[in-house]
Amino acid sequence: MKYSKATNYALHTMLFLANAAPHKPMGVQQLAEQQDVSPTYLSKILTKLVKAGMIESASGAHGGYRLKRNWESISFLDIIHAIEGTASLFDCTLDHGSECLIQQVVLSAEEKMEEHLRTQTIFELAQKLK
Amino acid sequence: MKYSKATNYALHTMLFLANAAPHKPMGVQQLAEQQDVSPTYLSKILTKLVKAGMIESASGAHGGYRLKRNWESISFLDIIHAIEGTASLFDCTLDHGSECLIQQVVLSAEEKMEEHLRTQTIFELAQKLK
DNA sequence: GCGTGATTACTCGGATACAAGATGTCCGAGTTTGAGCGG
DNA sequence: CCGCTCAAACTCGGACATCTTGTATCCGAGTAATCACGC
Repeated sequence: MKYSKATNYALHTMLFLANAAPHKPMGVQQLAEQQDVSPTYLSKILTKLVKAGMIESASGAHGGYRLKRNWESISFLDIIHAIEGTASLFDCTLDHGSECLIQQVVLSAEEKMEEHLRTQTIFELAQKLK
Repeated sequence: MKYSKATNYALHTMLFLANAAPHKPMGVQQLAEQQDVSPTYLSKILTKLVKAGMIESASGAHGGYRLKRNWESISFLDIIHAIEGTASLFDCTLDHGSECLIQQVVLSAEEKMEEHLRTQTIFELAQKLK
């Protein structure tokens, strides 16, 4: 079990955008270079963030991606969920009557992790880098 | 990102063994039937638990798997690590000088989850079922 | 009755097949900016 | 100097190609219990 590289790229891109000028869009090429990914692939990932309402894209010359207004409240969990989906880590495939105790244990552990990720924002991280 | 089915099978098998007579080995076929898996596949998974020292196998007629002496102290985390490996959830692939703040955040979240899984034992769960 | 060998019921491990998801590329289409050109 | 057109620089989205990993099966080999048989 591992987070995908896509999540890695998404988190780093958000941090880059947060450190850059907030209103000028930043081109995919520039973002891709910094992370050593192909621009088309990165664009595919960022599309998910657009659909989740965290960033917006500008077409045409001098286009690119920029943060949306409410970006300061975006948590790590929001970004991770946008890329990985919101399905839980564990599904008990076995049908022993009623509920599965094992599942309950694992899910409550997952909840602990999500709690922590919910409190961490890209905004705070960007402040530390300045 | 999801836990594999193998982890699912491993956890359930440990629970079955904990509820059964502790000294008589239980055959793979019986364990596999209860979970609707092929016996050979399950045996492959259980081999990992054997190598991790949690259970032991008995060859020959009336053979099978049984818990080892210290089984009462085995935590969920032990089992999960035996199957999934102990690698961390997140590796920052980017080499920005020194350490990656993003990685630190995700890893500390992971640590929260592991803390919880470390406190839960199969033994306690088996008690609840009796 | 008792040892000895064959049979049976298992696990073990490697090799292999299959499927799904993550990763990455290609290309055609749409969009905005800006430069060039003619009036 | 103004407005029009056209090219350039972008992003967008879908359709592929590739790679890795999880899932599962097959089969030959080894091992322990049990049964059968001959003495």
